[in-house]
Amino acid sequence: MNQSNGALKDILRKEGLRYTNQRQSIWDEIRSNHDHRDAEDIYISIRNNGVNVSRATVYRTIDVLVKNRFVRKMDLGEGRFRYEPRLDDKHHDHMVCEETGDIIEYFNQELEDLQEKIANEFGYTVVRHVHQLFVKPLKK
Amino acid sequence: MNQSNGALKDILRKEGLRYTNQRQSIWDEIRSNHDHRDAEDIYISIRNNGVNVSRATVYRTIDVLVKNRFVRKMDLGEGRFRYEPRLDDKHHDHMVCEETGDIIEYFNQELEDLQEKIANEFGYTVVRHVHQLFVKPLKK
DNA sequence: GTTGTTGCAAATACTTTGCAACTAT
DNA sequence: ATAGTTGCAAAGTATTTGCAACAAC
Repeated sequence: MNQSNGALKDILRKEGLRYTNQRQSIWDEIRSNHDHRDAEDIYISIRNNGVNVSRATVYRTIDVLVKNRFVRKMDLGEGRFRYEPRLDDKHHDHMVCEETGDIIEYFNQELEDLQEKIANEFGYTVVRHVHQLFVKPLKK
Repeated sequence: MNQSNGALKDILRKEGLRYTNQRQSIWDEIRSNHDHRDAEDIYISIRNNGVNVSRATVYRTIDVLVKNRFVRKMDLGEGRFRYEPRLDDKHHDHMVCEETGDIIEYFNQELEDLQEKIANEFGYTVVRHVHQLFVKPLKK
């Protein structure tokens, strides 16, 4: 239950960091929707809510949230990172529609198992993986 | 056989571009080894060979090579791109050992099929994909 | 009161671009 | 001759960092 409101204070304490309005606002903003937004989007949204933060603080706070698994940082090859809240912390990968930009989340156990099997064949075990499908709609 | 020497002239002609020493040197350098190097590595190697090129020309030429499938551009989440020659143009994905930095190439048809199946389930077909395994050695 | 945090602006890292000099055709 | 190419330096983009003012404890 790392996503409850009070939990932010817990990780800050654990990290020896102070609880501040900026940190709460940033986590609140990221939590507030499940989109896959970049740092600038998040920064702008917070400011539009009338809260004053700087980009520097957004980046610094996101680092803490990522480290503590409150937020997932992803790289879709766009030259910047996107972030999503890990509200239930269920692993999933992403499918990006190249026509609409829609991002679909999926999870497939068979795929997870197959990845491990492939790594094993080369004498390794998987620590983490990146799996992204860039897709287009099937014609009906 | 897009990798033969003369083929560079062909794609340049096709693109309406001129054949220059710089372009040849850059393609030669990338072709010369199968490493997964970044633009700076490639630039430095060419200069160490005594050929004068600029970074700008390296980047501009790589774009043409990528567009014409002579070179594959990949993003391992390091904040810069790496490039590899597509000498036989066989598709493969990459496994990166987090302990040694080694990059292993692999191909698994089952994985390819499974990806398409997953996309189909959501009403899509796969245009391209990114699959990267970050691994560590299995204990013996 | 002390120590960590913030915002700003400057720095960084990689890549792209404008432009005048240069070169392939 | 002329139109494309090059190298340089400046600009661009996303992110990080130094530091003085400020806020949490």
